[in-house]
Amino acid sequence: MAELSNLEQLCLDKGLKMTDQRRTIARVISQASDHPDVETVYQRATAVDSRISIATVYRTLKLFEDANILIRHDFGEGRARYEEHGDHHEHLIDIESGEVIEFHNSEIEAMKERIARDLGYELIDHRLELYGRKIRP
Amino acid sequence: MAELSNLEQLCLDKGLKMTDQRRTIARVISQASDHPDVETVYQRATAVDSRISIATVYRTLKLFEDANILIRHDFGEGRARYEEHGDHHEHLIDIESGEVIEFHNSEIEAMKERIARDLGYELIDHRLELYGRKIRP
DNA sequence: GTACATGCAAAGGGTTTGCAAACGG
DNA sequence: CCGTTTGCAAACCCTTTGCATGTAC
Repeated sequence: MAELSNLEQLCLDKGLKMTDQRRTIARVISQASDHPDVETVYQRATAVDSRISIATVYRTLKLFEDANILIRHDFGEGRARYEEHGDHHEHLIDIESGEVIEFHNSEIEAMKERIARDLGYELIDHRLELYGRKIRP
Repeated sequence: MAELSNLEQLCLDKGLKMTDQRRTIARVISQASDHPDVETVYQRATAVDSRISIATVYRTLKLFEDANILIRHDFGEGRARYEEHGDHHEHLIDIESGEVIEFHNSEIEAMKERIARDLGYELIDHRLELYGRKIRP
């Protein structure tokens, strides 16, 4: 039945030791279309396999993040959220529902690079988040 | 001698009760050109008046933030930083020194508004931070 | 086998809070 | 005076860690 999720394949490619816990966590993230926080990942993982502790979730997410398999976000809620490392995009956070909308804008991408360079810096990372309220017609 | 700092004047304008602690914290922030974190504000404040507790610093900074006198930043370091609420600008953080460079770019400002609107949202707030490494010639 | 991964519970860092005492307007 | 503010210490939340046990390769 279960074929390998993208993340599982990536872990194998990187030579990470694949435990049941890591497999489960990888699948949970692979199947998530939202940007779950650690507690949510933990709940979804334990629903599949109860032999997973929150400490392992923290350790595994960090491992995956360091392996460039995941991206950790801090949307200012006091806890981290994760998503699979895919195409680069930015986020608009619905301040009423917490929903996260992804978008991409290449003009802004280019501009960020230029601004950093003009200030004498090499752009290593950046963060662009919009916080908005849905306009009801 | 001491004339009122901008912040002190603002507090009075807003009808906030002015205690010695609040006055001191207001001056510390007014005089800061960096973006101090809570601990730093606390140290600078107690250097002026030792009768100030860290709890009061937290409470006062939050009070000022709610009164729109201060802006709280979360640069992903796990602790908040504050600055006086002045002209709007963005930040470039030197990932090696922690130094914060301010900049403003009206093209990006306009673009953020437009992106949110195109997604069906009213832009309430946003966050744009660049993280870079100084280019040494 | 052996180095690495895990669970548990305790510790950690930043921040908030309950309470009695002190204080501002 | 009376409601607000403060200091203190304990509580909180999210996250990390020490240690003995279990496991992948």
